[in-house]
Amino acid sequence: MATAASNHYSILTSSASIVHSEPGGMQQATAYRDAQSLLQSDYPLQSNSHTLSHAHQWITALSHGEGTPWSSSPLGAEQDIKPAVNNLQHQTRPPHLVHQAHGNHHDARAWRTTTAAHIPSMATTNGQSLIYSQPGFSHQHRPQSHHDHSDEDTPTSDDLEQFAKQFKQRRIKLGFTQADVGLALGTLYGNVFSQTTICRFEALQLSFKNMCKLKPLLNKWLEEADSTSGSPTSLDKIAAQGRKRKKRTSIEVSVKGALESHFLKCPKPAASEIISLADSLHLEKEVVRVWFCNRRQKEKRMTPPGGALPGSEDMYGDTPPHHGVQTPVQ
DNA sequence: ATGCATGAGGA
DNA sequence: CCTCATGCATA
Repeated sequence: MATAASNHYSILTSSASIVHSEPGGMQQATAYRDAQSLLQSDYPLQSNSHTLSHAHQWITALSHGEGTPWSSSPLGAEQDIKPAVNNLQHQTRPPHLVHQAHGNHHDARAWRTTTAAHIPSMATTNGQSLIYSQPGFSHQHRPQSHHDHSDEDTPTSDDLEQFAKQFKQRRIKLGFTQADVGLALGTLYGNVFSQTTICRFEALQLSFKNMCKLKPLLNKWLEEADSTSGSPTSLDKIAAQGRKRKKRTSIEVSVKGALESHFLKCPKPAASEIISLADSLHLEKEVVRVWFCNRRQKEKRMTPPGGALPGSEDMYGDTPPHHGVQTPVQ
C-alpha cells in the first residue's frame, strides 16, 4: 500500500519546483500532488479540491481503510465513535499506548483567524533579536566560543535568525516546498519532519533549543540539495501512517478571549481550576488543559506570533519608533 | 501559517 | 500534570 506513495514522492521532488516565487515572502507555495485523497469516506468537507487554485497541502497517504474513530462530519453530526484505534506513528515509538477517545465535540464552528488578541510583547530589551524577554530565553546559551569554527557550538539567536532566512530563500530557489524538505531529511538522516516543523523553523517559531537541534540537519540538507540539484536522488520514504486523531476542536473567539484573560492571570491553573473553567466555558477539561499547555509553549517561542498585532500595545501613537522586529509575517 | 492534539519523558 | 518536540487538519 505504501508503494503508490513512494512513487509520488519521487515525482514530486523533481516537479515541485516552479510553482513558487519569492515575492518577498508571501507564503509557502505548496505544490500539490495528490495522494489518493479519498480512500475512504474521510475528509468530509475537504478533499474536493475546491476552488483553491493553489495551496492545499497534499494529503499524506492514508493507508488501509478503516473506521474513523474520531470524525465523521465536521458540522455537527458525528457520533460514531469507534475505539478502533490501532495505529502506529511513523516514528520510533512503540505503540504501547492507545489513547482513549471520549467522543466529544460540542458544536462550535465559529472559527476565525482570531490570532490572539494581545501579547505582552515586551519588545526587545536590546533592540537586538526579537526574543521575548522570557525567563528561559535570552541570549542565555552563549557557550564557549573558543575557536572559530563556523558551526559546532550553539548558535546565537541571531545566527538562527539569519540561517532560517537564508534557508528559506535557498529552499525556494531550489524549488522545494517545506514538506519536501521534511521528507528529504527523513531519507537523508532518518528523521522525517512535517511541513509544519519546517515552516516553524523558518519562522523561528520553535524553541531555541529545538532550533539548534534542527539547524545542522537543515544545513546539511541545503548542501545536499544544492549539490544534487539536477541529479536524481534516491527517494524512499516510508509512507505515512494513517493515524486518526481527534477532530480539532474549534474554540469560539469569545471563549478564546476568556481563556486568554485567565491565562494572563494565571498561566498555570490547577486541575481543579481547569475543571471549573472548562465547565463555565462549556469545554472539556482536556481541551482547556491542552489549550493552556499550548499557550505556554507559544510564549516560549523565539518569535511572537504575527510580529506586531494590530491593537497590541504599540503602534497607536504611543510607542516610540524603536524596534528590532525584522520580519513580521513575511 | 497555525490551532489544537499526541506522547515521551520528567518530577 | 507539566514540558517539549512534532504534526494533522485547517484556515
